[in-house]
Amino acid sequence: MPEGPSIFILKELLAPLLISKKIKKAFGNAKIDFTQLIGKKITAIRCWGKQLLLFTEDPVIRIHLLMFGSYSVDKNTRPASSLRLAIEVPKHIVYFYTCSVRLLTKDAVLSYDWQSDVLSNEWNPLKARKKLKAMPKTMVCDALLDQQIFSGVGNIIKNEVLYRIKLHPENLIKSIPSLKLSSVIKEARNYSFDFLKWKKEYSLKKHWLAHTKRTCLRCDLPIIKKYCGRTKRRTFFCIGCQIKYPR
DNA sequence: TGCCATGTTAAACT
DNA sequence: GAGTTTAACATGGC
Repeated sequence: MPEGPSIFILKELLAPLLISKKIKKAFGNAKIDFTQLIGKKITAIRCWGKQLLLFTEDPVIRIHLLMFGSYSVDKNTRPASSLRLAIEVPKHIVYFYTCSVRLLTKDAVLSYDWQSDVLSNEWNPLKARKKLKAMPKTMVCDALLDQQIFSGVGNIIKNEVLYRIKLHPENLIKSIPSLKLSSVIKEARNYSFDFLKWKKEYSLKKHWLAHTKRTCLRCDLPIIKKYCGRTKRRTFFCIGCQIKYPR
């Protein structure tokens, strides 16, 4: 479920149901003070990478679906033990399951670096480049998962981006030629929008070229599966066409 | 049935 | 104190 584009879709789903509505009830087993939410008007809904942010005057509700989180509108579809937060407003109730829920101050949330969100209008590729240059010894597979640089990019996007631009996941940032590094940054955003489009069409998996694949469509060699980098996340790549530069 | 995975955090180590 | 490793969380698909 939860890479950045999936949360973007969730934001679009919830915005018309919740914005400008007053919270009538809030309950669940999240470790938060539910009483703080009662009577508060939801003023805006935003996402920052994989975080869904429901704004009231204060606090802001931060929901992160982690690996297994889910949600439901108007129907409580899961056992109470997995219900972290339910928010009831006039006419609608939204349920969030097996997720991380925290209440943050509006100031804390507004101080996020909104220019690092790959789906945002404020996305700033030059800033991403500067952050990358500051970590020369980091592998590109780890850098792509760094939410402070590419907020919203997850493991699928990582694998697909590297395959598309023909770059080996274990390249160190300092070893990647300038033009290729530009491709990393550009494709992180570009693929995220493709992910968003295909997710909306329920056709995401169909478009995977490397993730979970066994054979390279370009050179017919086997796709390698390896737990790469500091993050040791599942990485699929072709050693035939994804370039490894000398360290 | 058991294993694995679109993620993050914090504790426990070296 | 730093950097690294492990555990915890917990659901659904194969």
